[in-house]
Amino acid sequence: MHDEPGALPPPTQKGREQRQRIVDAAADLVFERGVTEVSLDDIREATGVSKSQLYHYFNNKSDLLHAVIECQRERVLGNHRPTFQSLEGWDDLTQWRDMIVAHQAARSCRYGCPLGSLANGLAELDDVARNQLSGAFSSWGRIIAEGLTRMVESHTLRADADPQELAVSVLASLQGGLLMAETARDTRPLEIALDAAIAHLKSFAP
Amino acid sequence: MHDEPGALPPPTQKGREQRQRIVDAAADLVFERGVTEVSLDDIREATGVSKSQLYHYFNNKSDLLHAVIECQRERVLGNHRPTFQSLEGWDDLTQWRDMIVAHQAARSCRYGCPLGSLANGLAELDDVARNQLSGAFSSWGRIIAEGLTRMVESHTLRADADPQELAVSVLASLQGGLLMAETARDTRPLEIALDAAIAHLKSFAP
DNA sequence: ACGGATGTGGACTGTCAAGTCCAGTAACTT
DNA sequence: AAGTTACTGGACTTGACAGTCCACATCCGT
Repeated sequence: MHDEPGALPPPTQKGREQRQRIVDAAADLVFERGVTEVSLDDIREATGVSKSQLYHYFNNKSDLLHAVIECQRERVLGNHRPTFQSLEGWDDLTQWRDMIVAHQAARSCRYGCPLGSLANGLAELDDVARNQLSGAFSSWGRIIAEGLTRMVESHTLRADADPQELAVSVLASLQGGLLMAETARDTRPLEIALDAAIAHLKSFAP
Repeated sequence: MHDEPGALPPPTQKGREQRQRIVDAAADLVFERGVTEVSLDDIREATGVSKSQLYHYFNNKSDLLHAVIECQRERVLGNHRPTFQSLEGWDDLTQWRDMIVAHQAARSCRYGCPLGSLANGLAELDDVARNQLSGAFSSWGRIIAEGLTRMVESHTLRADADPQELAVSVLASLQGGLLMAETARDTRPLEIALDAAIAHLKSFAP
């Protein structure tokens, strides 16, 4: 078991593509089944790749999981960035809410937040992963906060609204709502949580 | 592997105590290390009990986990019931918030919500457990809602406040806040989430 | 005090997982 | 085309874990 800082740097073009294919498949599996329920053999089978390739591209399982986290971070931030980069008014937020609810409904409320479940599964187990996830949540919060800052600047929100704090509260409601929706197999708790979060934002309308 | 409805009914006094001791220890271990990271041998060692005793009291591991869920449900509801059964005004809620924050701070933000992490770890893995946890969240919500109902009756909250929905939003904020605090090892997100939840309640003050 | 029911100890089995190893094949370079 | 490097296959090792088995102890009624 090596312990080099991170994984090996990606060597050739083809190598980099292969590596990415592995990470993508692993991310899907981990998302659907939970971090602790996915074996390297599962990943090997899903990608049609052999055991030694996994160890060619990653030092060990943790190392691969760290890549998976990075991958999910990109996916999630990529999904939410557009909304908040062009955030103008309340309608955009409502649409965002509806998008999330529809997305969960489409999968019958199975699976929660990719980052949330990773956080729950790894926080007490892998400190590197925990820090990565903490960073991911921070970035996510920052993206939301930037949108809210724009709303402050356009006087859709009062100047005494603190975009950073509000962003955290929105994110917490989202995470909690997703978890409860997953558990109940019903989007209702998610809807309620997001509506409450948006109502709280609206209390800072001028 | 038997599949009888639940576990065997508790036979003698001593037996019941032994069983309870096992469940308690298992609940602690599962809480500290995560559902998927606790083996029956760990539980055996922690209780000084032998393997066959575990199978004497429980049909299999899932069965024991279901007992653990029930145990955590009792613990958590037991912790929160007093607050909401005697809920009078805003001060009680603030105290409740402070209690939770202090509790997490005392353990350096390690571990999240016992029920929340069980839900996250088992929702996609064990449908019986998922239903149990869904029920636990419902009960928890009901307890909160009863407190809020009393606040409506005493005109601390307006009559158009929906205690059930508000309870769910509070619970979601709590769950999300706990998860983010655990991940960041910082109570700040939890504080923000709970403050936002209470602020949202206050928006229903007359 | 004795005999069955109830409870208990710990060795044992089968399965599956992470991680290792090395021989083989493609690809690139000159 | 030869030789070096980059990549690939899959058998193998080691350990852990859920679940089984059976011999032994302890309790209880009578």
